[in-house]
Amino acid sequence: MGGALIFLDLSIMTLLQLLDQRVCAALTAAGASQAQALIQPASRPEFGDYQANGVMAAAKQLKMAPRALAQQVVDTLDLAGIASKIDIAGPGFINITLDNAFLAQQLQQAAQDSRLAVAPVAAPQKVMVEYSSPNLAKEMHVGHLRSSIIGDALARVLAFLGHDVIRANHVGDWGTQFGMLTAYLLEQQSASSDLALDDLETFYRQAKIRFDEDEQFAELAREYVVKLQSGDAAVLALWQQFVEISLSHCQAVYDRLGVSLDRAAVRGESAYNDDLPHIIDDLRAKNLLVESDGAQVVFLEEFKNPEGEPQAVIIQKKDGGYLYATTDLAAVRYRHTVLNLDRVLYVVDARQSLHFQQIFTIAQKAGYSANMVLEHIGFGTMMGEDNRPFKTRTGGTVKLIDLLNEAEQRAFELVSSKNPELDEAQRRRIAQVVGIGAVKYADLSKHRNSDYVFNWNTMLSFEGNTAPYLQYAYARVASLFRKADDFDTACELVLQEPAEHQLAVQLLQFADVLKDIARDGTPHFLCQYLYQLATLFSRFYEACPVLKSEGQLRQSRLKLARLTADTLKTGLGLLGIDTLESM
RNA sequence: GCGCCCGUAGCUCAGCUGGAUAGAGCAUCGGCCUUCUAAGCCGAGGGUCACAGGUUCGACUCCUGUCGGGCGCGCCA
Repeated sequence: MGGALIFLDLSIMTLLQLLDQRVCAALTAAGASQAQALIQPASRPEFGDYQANGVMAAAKQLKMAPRALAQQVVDTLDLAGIASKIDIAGPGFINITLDNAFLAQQLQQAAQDSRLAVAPVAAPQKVMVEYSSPNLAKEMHVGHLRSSIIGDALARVLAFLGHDVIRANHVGDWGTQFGMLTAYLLEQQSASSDLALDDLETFYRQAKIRFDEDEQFAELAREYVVKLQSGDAAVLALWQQFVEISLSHCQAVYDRLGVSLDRAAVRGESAYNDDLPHIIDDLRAKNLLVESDGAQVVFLEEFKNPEGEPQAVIIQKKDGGYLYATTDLAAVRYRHTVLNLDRVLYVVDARQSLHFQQIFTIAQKAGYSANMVLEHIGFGTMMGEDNRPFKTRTGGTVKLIDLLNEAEQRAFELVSSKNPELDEAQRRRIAQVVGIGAVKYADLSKHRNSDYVFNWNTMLSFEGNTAPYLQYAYARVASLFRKADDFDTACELVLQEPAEHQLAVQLLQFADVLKDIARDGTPHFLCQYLYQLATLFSRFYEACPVLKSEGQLRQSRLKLARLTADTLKTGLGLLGIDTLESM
């Protein structure tokens, strides 16, 4: 019995893993060694906390009556000190109710652990998350929002789980438009209008106008493209200057948004320039590259073009120029051979799905990725309330910074109407956290695959599955600790009421949720989890007096509150969303 | 033409390698504030899971087909 505690330690395995291990052992003992336990949280409260669904399939394999096998499994199932009740139900479900003393013991550990008893992964991976990746020629717009937010949440979750995470901002800092922009920059500087780059959008538009209306300027622009590519020092300096300014615009947006990208994460397309000719040579040497209509292409049998023939992926244009397929291949090779990554997540619009399938296929054939796992984490389009892609009223693209300003302004008006007695600075601070949180949470709480409808009123509501609701829930819990000056963090936990039991189980499921997110790249699991946690806390809070209780019960309930607050704060933090101690 | 994604309550969305009576929120209706933040909680109504077949103990989930919507498919990224 002495070693039993070690195996009950959730800082080594998660709740699900623990139950899975035990049920699998019992299945093996019953003669079904190949069977899966198929443990999952109970689908209904009356079924307990967890259910094992694996018996039915196992019984079929063994040609046994499912309930008879279930009985055998239950007879040998060792959940001593873990479960208080094990039932067989329906055709052969095994329902498990966790023991309150066990739950209390596990929560005790979580309470003493800054990681909330989430065990670091046994085998940490070197994982790159490529996200945001704006084009530096223009200012960031709403099209960059989803990638930035989803990618950041995934990077945070993976890092929290103990992986070695490398954030990659694969910015568009190369291409023909930079010839035009640098030419225009020089023209502006010689005209000494040094404010020109304050507004990149306007700058780009005006450069384009010059390009279209003035053949001499257009000629200069084309000349600059060539000079850029040939490494002309003067033009490169101008280009560098432009890139710096554009990046500082991006950084301002990241800081406002709370996206954990910085200059260290930036490795733009230009970084792969020198390698592109080598990619061409290498693909040719490997007999993957052929010439077609003057261009260098890789034909892939795996994909068909509209004529039903193998799809051609152009690696080099007939004018000798390279495409983003070339750059992406160079990046794959770099990430494998130089960075030696285990896994790369590309958080990029779902419409680029075919592109990535092609890149991954070519990379595999060329030996650029080897065992490195490449995953396209696609996401749908952000829609306006008319169910069309999100645009301004006049049909233009919405600048990201303008969207964030509006979010904070709307949140400020909301907070001011609900809480007029607070001074303006406080209301501004709350509005900042709530406004930005609302925008991010609205995005993260939907499955990334689907297009989602952007709606100010829904996301800023304090009701339902929203950031404001969760932030408020956190503030409510936090308020308890301003009033309870006697909270003893070393106190014992006692779980009596059903609401306490439910809350305890939910708290202990945190690690399993994070694991699922890391596997599937789906931050909305965390949103669902946190919303459920907040709901269960509210029920607990209604049913179980905290400050009005006395002695050990009061201390125990404060501790549950503490754990809830810490989990909410940590969870929201992993989504890149801030909390406030009071609102 | 081919490929990818999608179709679940009036609306916005979940539904985890197939599992029990398909779940939330909003909206609607009805309760609960001399009691720890009512920015809350509890309850009710609301569904042929686009449609038709198939696989099996069991299908929203897997397979085939149909309809409807979005996106992509050689020199932009």
